[in-house]
Amino acid sequence: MIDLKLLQKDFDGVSAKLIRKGVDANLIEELKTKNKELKKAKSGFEALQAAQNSMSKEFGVYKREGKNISELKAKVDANKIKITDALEIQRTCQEKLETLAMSIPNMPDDKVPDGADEDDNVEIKKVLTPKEFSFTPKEHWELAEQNGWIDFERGVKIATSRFSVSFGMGAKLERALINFMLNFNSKRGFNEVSVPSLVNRLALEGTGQLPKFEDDLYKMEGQELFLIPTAEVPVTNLFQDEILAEDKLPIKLTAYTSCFRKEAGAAGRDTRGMIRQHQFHKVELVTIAKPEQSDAIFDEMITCASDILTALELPHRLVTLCTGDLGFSAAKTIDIEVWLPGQATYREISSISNTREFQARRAKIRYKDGGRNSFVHTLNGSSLAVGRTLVAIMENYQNENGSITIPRVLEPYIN
RNA sequence: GGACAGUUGGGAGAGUGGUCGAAUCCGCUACCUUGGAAAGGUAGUGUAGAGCAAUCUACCGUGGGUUCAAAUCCCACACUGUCCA
Repeated sequence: MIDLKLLQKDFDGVSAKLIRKGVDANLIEELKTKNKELKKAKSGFEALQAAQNSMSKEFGVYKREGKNISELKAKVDANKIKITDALEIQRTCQEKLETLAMSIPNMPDDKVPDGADEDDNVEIKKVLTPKEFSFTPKEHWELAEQNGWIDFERGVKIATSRFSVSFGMGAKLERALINFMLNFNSKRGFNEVSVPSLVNRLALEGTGQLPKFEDDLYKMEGQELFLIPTAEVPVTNLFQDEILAEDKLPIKLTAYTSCFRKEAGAAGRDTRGMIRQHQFHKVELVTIAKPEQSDAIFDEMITCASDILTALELPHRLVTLCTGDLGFSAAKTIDIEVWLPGQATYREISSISNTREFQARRAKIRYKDGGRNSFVHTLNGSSLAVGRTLVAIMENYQNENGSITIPRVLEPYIN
């Protein structure tokens, strides 16, 4: 959530940033007005409540001393009617403000480039050069089927479209990748956690998926539980409503989970292959940090994900997302895109974001900053999406006859 | 699914409808004491919001209700534990 105090103090600064992200200026104005209204309503209510409290105390004294209470009772009753009204007004204000505030995205960092969509993202650097093939490289679905690694039809049969099944070496490689990545991250100081795949509404509000993006979530019938779209949700919310000791920070975690997305807005995109599935595996990095640590850790997380690709000898590039492509909670995001020879293009395989205080404010994650309580910074990033890594391995390691060489670093994990 | 018990501050744990934001113990912080430490002593020690401040408001699992007044009484729900199916 954005800082309403800051909005009040520096309205022009905050709204300029939000407008860069595409927020309607009227909404920001409304947010400011609503916030003022709430404060007014609150102070009105509190004054009445204070009067009520002191009269109630007096009431006790009167009774003890056996005084006549009828006059006081009349006063108290009259005040009570006012309180009921004032409370109602306050509640309405609060509800309206909350609904509005929870649906306003984070402010982008100043350095984030302006832009409308992914076409305006800015490449930072390329790592490893794509190799030249002496033949026309195939796309991964062809290779997957030819080698019997992935069965797309049977996934559809037992579930629905955008589900697939891995067999044999395909399944082994998935497992190898998960192990490899978790070990890799552990060596970089990220502590491994295993978390539930179902979370409640509060958790999803904490990280920003709700209330705005409910359409893309799978919800349990008859229960307020949702399948996680990313491990970021359960892992970050582990610390929800906590005040962490300063010396515990940064908390660096890595988790492997399945992720579930309805892909509501992606009809028709990537319908073939396993680039865009309703269920996919992902190894995630999450860090809870002090504000002054977060920029260095952000770089550390990017390096970690990039180094995994380098270890797998997969060419990739780093891209800064522009304001228009930035997610709801992120202040800045770096995407890592892996080279797919079959498509002759770079495709997203990791997304690393610093949300700064945005999620911490929603999820109430704070730390003792000297004597004060301050909000932490939360960061998250994939390292990596397992299915897409497998795709990249298939396409980059393919031989002319359609067979696929196993990356050397994964060999110990296969047998 | 049923029966019973419970949910209070960092932890343990008390709490007769008004003097309870809440005893006490432990922990933690500061100071005193000491050559230094331990022990001992003294003081402080929840969160959020409003205000320059004094201070005020809210919070005892969650949401409602009764009452002038609720941690305390009533109702519903959630969670934890034990027992039974």
